[in-house]
Amino acid sequence: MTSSLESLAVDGALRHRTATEFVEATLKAAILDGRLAGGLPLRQEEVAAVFGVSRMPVREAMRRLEAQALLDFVPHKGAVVTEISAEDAADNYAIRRALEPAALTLSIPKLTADDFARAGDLIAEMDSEADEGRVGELNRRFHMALYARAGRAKLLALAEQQLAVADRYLRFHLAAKGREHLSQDEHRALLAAAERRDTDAAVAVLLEHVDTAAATIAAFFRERDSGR
Amino acid sequence: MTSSLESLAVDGALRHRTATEFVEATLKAAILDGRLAGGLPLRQEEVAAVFGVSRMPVREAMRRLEAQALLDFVPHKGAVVTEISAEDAADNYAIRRALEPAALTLSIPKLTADDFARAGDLIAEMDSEADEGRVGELNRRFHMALYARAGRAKLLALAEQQLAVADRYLRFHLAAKGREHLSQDEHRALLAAAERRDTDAAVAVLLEHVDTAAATIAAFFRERDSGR
DNA sequence: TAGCGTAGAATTGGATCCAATCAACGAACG
DNA sequence: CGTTCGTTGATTGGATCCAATTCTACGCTA
Repeated sequence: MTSSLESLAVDGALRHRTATEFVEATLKAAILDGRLAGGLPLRQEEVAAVFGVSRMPVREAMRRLEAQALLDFVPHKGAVVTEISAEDAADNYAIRRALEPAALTLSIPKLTADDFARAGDLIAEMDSEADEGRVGELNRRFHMALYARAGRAKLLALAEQQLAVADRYLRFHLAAKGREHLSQDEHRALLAAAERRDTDAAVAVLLEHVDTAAATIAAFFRERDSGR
Repeated sequence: MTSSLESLAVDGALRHRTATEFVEATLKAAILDGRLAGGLPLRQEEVAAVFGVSRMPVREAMRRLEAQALLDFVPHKGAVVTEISAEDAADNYAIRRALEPAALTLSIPKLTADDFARAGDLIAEMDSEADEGRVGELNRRFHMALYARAGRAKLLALAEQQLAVADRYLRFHLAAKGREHLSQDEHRALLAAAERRDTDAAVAVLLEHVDTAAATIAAFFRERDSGR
C-alpha cells in the first residue's frame, strides 16, 4: 500500500451534504482514532484521489482541521497531522481540567433521570465494547451526557472538541495499561455523585479522573522518550 | 457605499505570506472590532473584489473563520458574521471564567519583572489611547501578558481566542458606560496581586473582573431587548 | 385574489488550469 | 574535495471555468 491513507477507503453510505464536509469528517475521525498518525504529511493530490474528489474540497477541509489544531499547515510546504507529544497532552489536560468542571457544575442541577440512565448505559457499553476505536467515542459521549444540561452551547462545543483530542491519547492508555484500566470505577463514582446532585464531590472525582489520565500519559511519554 | 465591506479598503503595506492569510487576518480584525456587524452576509465575490483577489483565498479564509466561530456557514447559502447575543456573551464569559484562572495560576509563579513592567505599560497605554478600536487589543495584550508564562501553548491560544471574541462585546461596554468604566482599577489590582505572587487573590480579582463584565453585558442586552 | 409551480438569476460548490514556491540534485568554481 | 549556485521536478497557492443548489419573481390556475 502507498500509505495509511488507503485505510480511509470510502463506503459511499455515509455521504454528507457537501464533499468538503465529507472529507473533513472522515479525516477528523481518522486522526482522532489513530489511523492517521501524528507527523504524517497529507498530500492534497493523494487525499483527493482517495476520496474521489478534486483538490479543492480537500483544501477547504484541511483549513478547518487546521483551525481545530488537528493539522499543521506550512505555506507552500503542506499539511501534516499534528504530532502528539507529552507537551500537547499536558496542554490538553490543562484545558479539560478548566473547562469540564465548569460545564459539570452548570449542568448537574438540571440533569434529568433520562440523562442519568443514558450515562449509565454508556458505561455499560464501554464495558462490553470490543472495538478499541469506538471506546473513545463512548467515553466522550459519557462525559458529554453529564455536561449536556449546562445550557452553554459554545462551552460544550469546546469541551467536546478537547475530549476528541484526548481520544488520540486514550489509545496509548489502552495499549499501555489494558482495558481494565479504563477508569470505569471513576466513571461510576462520577455518575453517582451527579445523581446525588453533589456538585463538589462530582467535580472532585472529575479532577481526579483527569489528573490520573494526565499522569498516566506523562509516564508513558517519559518511558518512551527514555528508550531511544 | 455598497456595504460596510468597503471600510476594509486595503493598504498594501501589511501584506502577508499568502492571500489567504491576508484575507483571514483582515476579516477577523474587522469582525472583532465591530466594523463588520453580526448578521452581515459575506458574498464571496464581493469580498474577493474588495481584497483584489479571486474567490478561492476568500473561501479558505472563511473556512478558518468558521472554525473559530466568527462566521456561520450554511451550505449553498453562504457565510454570515456570527451574531452577538446575550447567550453568546454568557457562553464567552463562562469559557473565560474557566480558562483564564487556570492560565493565571500556572503563570504567576514564573512571571518576571519584565512581564510586570510590560503589563503596567499596557494599563497606562489604555488610559491614554484615544482610538476605541485599539483599546480591545491593548486589553487583550494586558491579560495575555499576565498569562504568558503558563507554559501551555494551546491553553494560551484558546484563552487569547476567547479574549478576542470578548472584544466584540467590549465596544458595547464602552458605548454604554463610557471610558472611565474600563475597570482599570481591577486591572491594577490584578497586576498588584500578581506581583505579590498572591495567586488566590489574583484569581479572585480576575473572577470578579470577568463576572462584572458579564453582568454589565447581560444588563445591556436586557435593556436593548426590552426596548423593541 | 390567493396560492402554487416553474423558469430564470444569483450564489455557492467543485473541477481544471496556470503560477509561484520549495526541495533535491548536480555541476561549476574556489 | 567541499561549497555554492543554478536548474528541474514536485507540490502548493491562486485564478478561471463549469455544475449544482437556492432564492425570487412572474404567471397560471382555482
